[in-house]
Amino acid sequence: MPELAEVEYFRKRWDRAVGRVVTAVEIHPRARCCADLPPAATRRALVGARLLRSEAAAKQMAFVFSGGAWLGVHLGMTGSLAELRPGETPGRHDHLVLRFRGGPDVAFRDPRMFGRLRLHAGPGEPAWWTGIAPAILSPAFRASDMADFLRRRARSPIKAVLLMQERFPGIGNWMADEVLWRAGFHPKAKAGAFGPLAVRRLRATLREVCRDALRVIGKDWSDPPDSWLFNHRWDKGGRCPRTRGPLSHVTIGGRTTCWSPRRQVLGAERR
DNA sequence: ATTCTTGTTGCATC
DNA sequence: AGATGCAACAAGAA
Repeated sequence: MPELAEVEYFRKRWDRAVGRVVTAVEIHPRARCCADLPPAATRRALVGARLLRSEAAAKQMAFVFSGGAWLGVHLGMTGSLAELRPGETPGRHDHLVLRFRGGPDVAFRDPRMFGRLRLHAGPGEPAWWTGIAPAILSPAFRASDMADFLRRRARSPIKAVLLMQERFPGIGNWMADEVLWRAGFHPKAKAGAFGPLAVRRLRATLREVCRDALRVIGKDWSDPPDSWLFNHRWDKGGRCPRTRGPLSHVTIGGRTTCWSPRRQVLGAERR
């Protein structure tokens, strides 16, 4: 599930613990997602430490503790962060539980275990955090860098390229489709075919979708309005909210892609 | 029963 | 060498 805005939503679910001190750390040691979370070292770093702040970037989160410990969270496909009710027993998919003095108890939950937790206990900031590409909503996300990237991936369909985290941090399957639909580009358009005008349009639409998603989904998971493709993409017989025409589905780069043939025409990218 | 999945990685192939 | 495509990971939902 989690893309940029969902990650921001889940980050806030643990925020009630900011300022509190960890009293216990429970790790499910055989879960794949905990492979980079050595139980003894994690306890040493976190128990007795205070949660100072949290950040979200791309599809990742960092929880920063006093004493210099960082807990990195990647939600994968089905991961989530939850707060346990007082006295609630963790479920079978709660692979990490943090208990704080005076509450709350919070859990990392992930049935499919595609997510990943990691610990940084040294000085400074971990490379897995500082190495994340510039956020799409930051000024450092420049059109020229984007154009270079598209040129280097010239023969790939634009849909597959938008999913590459090294340049489009936080974009996932539904956001990529939403961007291409709003901008009017065919998902199979070759990345190398994008002209200067199209690159600018793509960049502006990327930023618009990130802003909208953070405002609506990142806030409290409010239902997106029906004017978005989002609400129609999985409906059987769903129709394009702008053209009222039918929506099509096709697999690109191994991912289900939803698009509106009346709106997204090959060739529009050449400008 | 079968097929699907909003993510990422590693490997084979071009 | 770098780009591209695909299976694998695992569990639950439709």
